[in-house]
Order: sequence, then structure tokens, then C-alpha cells
Amino acid sequence: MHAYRSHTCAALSKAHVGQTVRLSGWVHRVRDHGGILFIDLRDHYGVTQVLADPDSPAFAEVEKVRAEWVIRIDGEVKARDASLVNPKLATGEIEVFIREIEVLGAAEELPLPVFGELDYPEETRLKYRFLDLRREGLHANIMLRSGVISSIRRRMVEQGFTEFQTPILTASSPEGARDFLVPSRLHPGKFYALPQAPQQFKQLIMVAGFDRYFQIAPCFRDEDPRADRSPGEFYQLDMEMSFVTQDDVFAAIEPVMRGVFEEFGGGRPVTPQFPRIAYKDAMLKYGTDKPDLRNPIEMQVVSEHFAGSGFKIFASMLEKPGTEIRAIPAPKGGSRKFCDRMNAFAQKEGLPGMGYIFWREAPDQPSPPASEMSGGVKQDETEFEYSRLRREWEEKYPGGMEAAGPLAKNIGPERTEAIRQQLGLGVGDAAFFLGGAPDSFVDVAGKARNVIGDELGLTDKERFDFCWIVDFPMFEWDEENKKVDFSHNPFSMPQGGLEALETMEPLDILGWQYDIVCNGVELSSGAIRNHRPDIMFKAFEIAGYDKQTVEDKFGGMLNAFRYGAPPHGGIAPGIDRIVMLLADAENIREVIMFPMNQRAEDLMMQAPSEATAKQLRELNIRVLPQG
RNA sequence: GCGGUGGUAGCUCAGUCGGUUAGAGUACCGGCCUGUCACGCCGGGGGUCGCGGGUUCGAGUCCCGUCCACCGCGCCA
Repeated sequence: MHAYRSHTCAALSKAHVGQTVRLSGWVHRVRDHGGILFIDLRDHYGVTQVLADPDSPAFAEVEKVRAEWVIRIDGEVKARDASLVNPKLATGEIEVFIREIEVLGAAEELPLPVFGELDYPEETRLKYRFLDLRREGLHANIMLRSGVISSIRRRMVEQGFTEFQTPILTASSPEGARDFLVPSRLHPGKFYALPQAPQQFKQLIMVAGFDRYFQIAPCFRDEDPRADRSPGEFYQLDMEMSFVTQDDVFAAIEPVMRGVFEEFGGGRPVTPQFPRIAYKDAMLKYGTDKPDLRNPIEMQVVSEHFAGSGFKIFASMLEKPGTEIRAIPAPKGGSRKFCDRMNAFAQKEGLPGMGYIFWREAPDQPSPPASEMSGGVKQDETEFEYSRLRREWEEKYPGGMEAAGPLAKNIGPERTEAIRQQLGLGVGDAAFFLGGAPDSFVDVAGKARNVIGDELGLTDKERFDFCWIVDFPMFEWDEENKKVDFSHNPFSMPQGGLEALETMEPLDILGWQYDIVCNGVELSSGAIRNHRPDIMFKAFEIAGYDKQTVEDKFGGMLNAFRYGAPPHGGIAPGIDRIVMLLADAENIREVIMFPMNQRAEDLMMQAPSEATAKQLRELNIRVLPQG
């Protein structure tokens, strides 16, 4: 028999009854009844109940084991009585009667229990990551990650992509995030940089004629982390293809993403064909360029209903150029309580507030509360005002519907009704209104849309809703430096090519740039690249970089483009975020085997750490005292 | 760098208005228990209340400072 096991802890069933078997694993749980003792024995594959009683020669030894000891047992497979079968266990129809036991690895008192799915503090979990990884949830997430990556590889290879490795020790990139630097021993005073992405390499691979490249690529950026952004390093499905348009890239990657989410999404529906949403439309309808499409709410422009209206704040706002009033419809949000809560939310987010209207059934008797129907009019002078308003409302809302909220009163019934019809709302619904220069409120509008969708239960959580965000602007106005700058990737091809750059208003030029968004999470950015030096110089000129600067910074790639570069493009979906979505994880550490903490430290390996004097000497490096 | 929340037993947490010897569950140790699968019952050990200072007759609790963790902002082409 094998030294450690004849079967895994998931392998035994009724078919093995009567056999003598050998199992090894961790003691998951001990239940000692004195005269009989049960152990749930666990390995990577599953759990098997093993037991002993005084008839077993090993009984005295078995009584000594504790949680998380590693043991090997020999014993015989017994069927359980029908009443004793454990349906929660794959091996629940059998148990193994222990004849012999060997302790392979004892365990001290645990700093972190493996049994159970309680939450524990990050610090403990990271310091004892090997224990945390034994636990069911995290263990499953890591296996999921592995499955996702091999599925991606298979799908890419099936489509004719080839995986290549690109350098880890490379040159500092002048644009983008902060680099990790690695000192060069052979070149005192010089440094390598870890790649922020294999961007330039993959473009060079296209110039080199390999046509279709991909890589599960490690990327390094020395920036502060977030819950969904690990410190320092992360992985991308980096891919690039030649002789393609934007449509070709979509056609290549969309089935991979959809396939992976269908394969690992646990049956949750996946968008059959990813809709394409222009950046401009996304900002308008969703208040963000990474919309959660599970949320059905779409915002609309309603400026016309407020221009010249009795609601002076918006009316006078609209007299300034570049301002707008936008509405967030909130189906089923028609209660004062909810509306007030959302108004408070907007204020917490730094806006003066968020006006609202909500629609409800009109009371049978024409006696709406003074506070709603008559606005600021005092109680004792309302009688006349009342009946007039009442008549107006009843004419306008024959179904017995009335619009409540201060805004409705201020703009009057016609405008209120026009808004209702535009937004397609009815009794029980509400709408919120934000005004001003869109830049000043879209962020809050986008957040409010999320909160409304969540609170009203409009957002279906059991789905994966994908979309492409396309037509990103090539340039944006950099307020800080008072100049035009690239808004995303400077290496993207502008739509319209050189002619657009030469003739159009820079801020109106769109790029062949695109994002994949799923459930409000930006999974990746990509672009059709600018492979023409002349167009590149022109684009950089618009952003204020002269020819020499471009030569100095991107000489390597530019030089390659001078010797026959194919049109090419690609994208790079983030592996960690894909797995997060599939695992329903809020934190990226839940899908990374050995993550660092919020301060970019590895508490288990004690990284970063000081270098020895010898190491520093070899590298010609002196560490400055901390000031 | 800034803001928010937190730090009490190995672990998860409670601790009232500042007042007796700081508690519970779990883990650990001992005892009982032959059908449990979060086994049960009895008993025991275990504390620099993150750290430093202050107010007070008296501080886990209030004040100041500081450290640590997480979350967010800045940052992330």
C-alpha cells in the first residue's frame, strides 16, 4: 500500500464497503463521545468521517489528536445505517473504522480556526495565510482562479492566439503609474523597471509579425491599493492582434469573456451580446463610464421643462451656458421618506441637494396636506389657493394621481406632467433632479443611481451584465496645467486618423479606445493602436509634446514603426477582477493566494525587508537615513 | 499625504453614566459520555484592555498624543 493513502478524503463510497483503506489528511473536527470518537478527516478533495472505539487498537492514540493535526489512518470502510447518513457530505454514506493511526504533523493551538466560515481580521489572516487557505471559501476561490486562467488559455489558443513571455526586468516607462525600480549591479547607478504592462512589447510582437499574441501577464505599479486593487502587482489577460479593426478585437475577446463567465458563473445569466455604449452616452445615462447595467435606471436630460419655470434655482442655472438639468427616474421610489433619504445622500456627497417629485394616488377628498399641495402658503390663507390647485391637479391627473414634492409645486402641473411622461413614470414612482454643469454632478448622479437601484431592489444581483464602452475622447482639458492632454492611452489611433487631428477641435476627437465593463466593474481597457509615426507625432503635438520629446521617450517603439508596422490593436482584461466577480468577492485579497496588506507588506514573508550591507555594496547603493 | 471606522483572553466579541475581583462564545487543559457530524454535560487555566501621557479619590470607559489594521479620497496613461 502507498505510504500515505490509498484514496483521497473524497473518494470513498458504498462501493468500497468492506475494503481496508489508507487515508491521510487534516483533522477538521473531533467529536469525542468517550466510548466512541469521530474525526472529520479533510484533504484538498473532501472530508471523510473516520471513527474509533475501544475495540480499535489505535483508540488511545486517536484520543490524543487535535484540530489541524495531519494524520494517516488505516481502517476499514463501513456503510452507515440509513439513519446515520450525512447528506451534507459527499462521502456521507460511509465511514472508516480506524485500526491504525500515525501522526504525520502535530499542530499547536491555532491562531486562526480552519473550521467554520467566520470572518477574521485581515492581519491574522495574512500572517497565517497557509491556515486561511485551508478554509473552504478561500480554498475554493483559489481553485476558481486556477480554473479561470486555464479556461482562458484554452479559449485563446483555440482562437489561434499564441502565448509569449515578455521581460520582467525592463525599462522605466515615462508615462503612467509609478514604477517599481530594480537596481542594476552591472551598471552602477542605473535601474531596471518592472513592467506596468507589456504594452510596448506586445506592440513590438505585432511589428515582428506574430499576428496574434496573448499572455497571462504580471503587471507592476507602485501605487496605493484599494479594496479591488492590490498593491504592487496584478495579472492581466494581455492580448494583441494585427490587421484588425475594433470590431475584430471585440469578436475575438467577447466570446472568451462570455465563455468564462458562463463556465464559472454558477448558472448566473451572462449578456449574450455585449451592447456598445458611447462614452458620452454612458456619462449621460449612468453618470459613469463603468455602468452597472443590472440596474435598469437611465437618466435623462430634462432641461427644457425647467427653463423659465417657477423653480428659480434651476431656471437661473440654465441661463448659463453649459448647464443642464438631468433626471434620475426611481421606479417604486415614490415615498417622502425615500426621497428625503436620497436628498440627504446627495448632500453628504457634497451637493446642495437633490430635488424630487413623486407620484401617488390622490386622496379621495380634496384635502392634501398644506405642506405638499400649497408649498410655502400658510395654513390660514390656503382655502382659496387649495381648491384652485385641487382643480388643476384633478384636470391634469384624471387617474387620481398627484405629484408631490416641492419641485412639482414650483414648476406647475403642465411641466410636472411633461416630465412624468418623458420619464415614463406613474403612481408609486419618483424622480430626482440634478442641475448645473454636468461635470459638477455626474459623479454623484452615478452614485445616486447605484444607491437607488440597490435600495429599491431594482438591481438584479444574480446576473453578469456586460457592455463595451466605446468612443472615448482622445483628449481632455487638463485644468491643473491649463492644457490639452491625452485622456486615456496616448498610443491609441484617433478616429479619422491624421485628418481628424489636423482639422478637428482636439476635444471633439474620439479614439479607437474601448473598455469592457461588467456589473459596474471596469474589467479592461484596450485600443486600436497608433502605428504610424506621423500620426503619433501629431497627436503628441496636440498634447504639447514636441518631436524630440516623443523620440526620447518612445524611441524604441517609434523606431520599430518606421520599418513596416501592421495596423494592430488589443485589450487586457484584469484576471483578479474577473475572478472577484465570479467569486462574488468584495476584496481582491479573497482571490489572490498570497496577497500583500494595505501597506504593501507581506506579513508572512516579512517583505519588504532591509538589504544586507553586502547586497547594497554590490549594487552601489546607499540608504539615506529616514527624514 | 488626508478622512472614516476599529484595536479588550490563542480566536470572535460584549463591557451601561467613570465605580466591587474585566465577562461570554470558541479554542486550550482535566473529568464524564458508544452514533456524533457546529455532539453534549461539569470543572480549570488564560488579560500590559494597542502604546505613552493627562484629568480624577477612582479610567477598558473621558482628554491629548502616538502606533497598527481596514475602508475611502488623492494616486492608478
